[in-house]
Amino acid sequence: MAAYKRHIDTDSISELTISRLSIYLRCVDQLLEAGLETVSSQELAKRFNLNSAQIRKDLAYFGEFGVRGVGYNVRELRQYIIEILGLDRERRLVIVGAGNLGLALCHYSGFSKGNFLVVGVLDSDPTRIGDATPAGLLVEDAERLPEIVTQRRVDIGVITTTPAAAQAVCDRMVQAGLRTVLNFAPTRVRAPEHVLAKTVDLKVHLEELSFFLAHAGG
Amino acid sequence: MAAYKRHIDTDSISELTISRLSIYLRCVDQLLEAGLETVSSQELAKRFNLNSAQIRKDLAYFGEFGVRGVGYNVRELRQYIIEILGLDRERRLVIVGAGNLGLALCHYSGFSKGNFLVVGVLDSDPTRIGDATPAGLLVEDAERLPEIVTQRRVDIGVITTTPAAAQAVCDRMVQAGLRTVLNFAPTRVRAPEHVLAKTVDLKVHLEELSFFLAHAGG
DNA sequence: GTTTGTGAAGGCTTTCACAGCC
DNA sequence: GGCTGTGAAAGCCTTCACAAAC
Repeated sequence: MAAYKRHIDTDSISELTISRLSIYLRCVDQLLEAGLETVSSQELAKRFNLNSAQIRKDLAYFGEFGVRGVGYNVRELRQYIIEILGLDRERRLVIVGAGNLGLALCHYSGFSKGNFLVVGVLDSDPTRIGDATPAGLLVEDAERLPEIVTQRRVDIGVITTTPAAAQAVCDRMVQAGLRTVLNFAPTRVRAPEHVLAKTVDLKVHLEELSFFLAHAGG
Repeated sequence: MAAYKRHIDTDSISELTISRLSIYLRCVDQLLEAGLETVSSQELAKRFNLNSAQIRKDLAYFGEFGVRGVGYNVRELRQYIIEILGLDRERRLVIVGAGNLGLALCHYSGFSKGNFLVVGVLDSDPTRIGDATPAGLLVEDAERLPEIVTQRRVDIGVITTTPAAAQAVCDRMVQAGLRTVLNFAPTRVRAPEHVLAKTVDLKVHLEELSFFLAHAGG
């Protein structure tokens, strides 16, 4: 019988498991579109180039969602993953840094669909404040971060400033009460232990490909 | 004495090491700006929240760049990392998928500075072909991928299409002779063994933060 | 018969700790 | 004195393989 685990101890679960749950969600979405009702871990693995034992283990941290001899109900599994990841509630983002990347993300569907919602785009450059973003928001003064976080009930801060400004922006986000920060500036940012700050450096992936081109047989 | 290793066996070096080299490059850039001449692995670690033994080990795969009792020369170290990652040569990109993300990336500085150069933005949607991109390129017909790859000596293919189209685009990139592919569509793509195809799903990071918000004490 | 959930094994990565060198 | 480069140890993650369940 399918059942959630009583309690989820976040510390005992690897970040790798969490990021794979996101991947599984994409896979399950595709299976749903294809009209499948049930799927075994083995079939999921074969279709999407994954490991079946790992799928089972990742899911088992959170409950018993499968039926032995049968597999997983696709629609149910999707709902379980959504609840585990907390994607059943709205998550409100504020983007600080209205440069190329910031403006792009604010109307990138990944950031503004499926319960993620951009509720503010801020910048400290006076020449940018007041500009209309492609998504129909106006760029606001970064000084107003604290009030905006409170009034618009922001959950996640997104940093798309220069690397030089990133740490100060992160500090002010923490100060304003945000507990999660996603940093796209190419520099590490530090945050107190109760805050989760992740850095995503898009250039790292390009540089990995460059390494491959430079050294793998040609 | 600083010296490169004779031969780099790509298979024996972890992808994690390579991506950390990119991180080290960002750190070293900051140290250079700050005017430091020499840095020890310990100081690097302290400043940027890294592990000093790991830094030494990562670098040691590629040669002996440090001086015992002193540390690393910052300017030299930067140059070594650049050469290891193959960033001393121009890398030409073609972006397929002229939607929000594709257009954003083509004028995102991370993708168009420091020897990376976007030489084409393609789409299969006739209503988009001929549009001007923010970077001054025109959107071209995705059918022309093979000739563009050859004529403009493209090194890296970037996929910013819908997930449904991603695999077909990847296949055509491989067919056209590309050996490295960076996929931003939220779906796995498969490629032959001699091709390195990396998928970067930006939403995964948001969903990780959502998990943290849902389960870490609040 | 099939497939899940899971202990045990194997493999990989990080960290420690120190010899060797400056 | 200090720091690098590196074998050994510790820790973590993945994969195997099978009992339990359907």
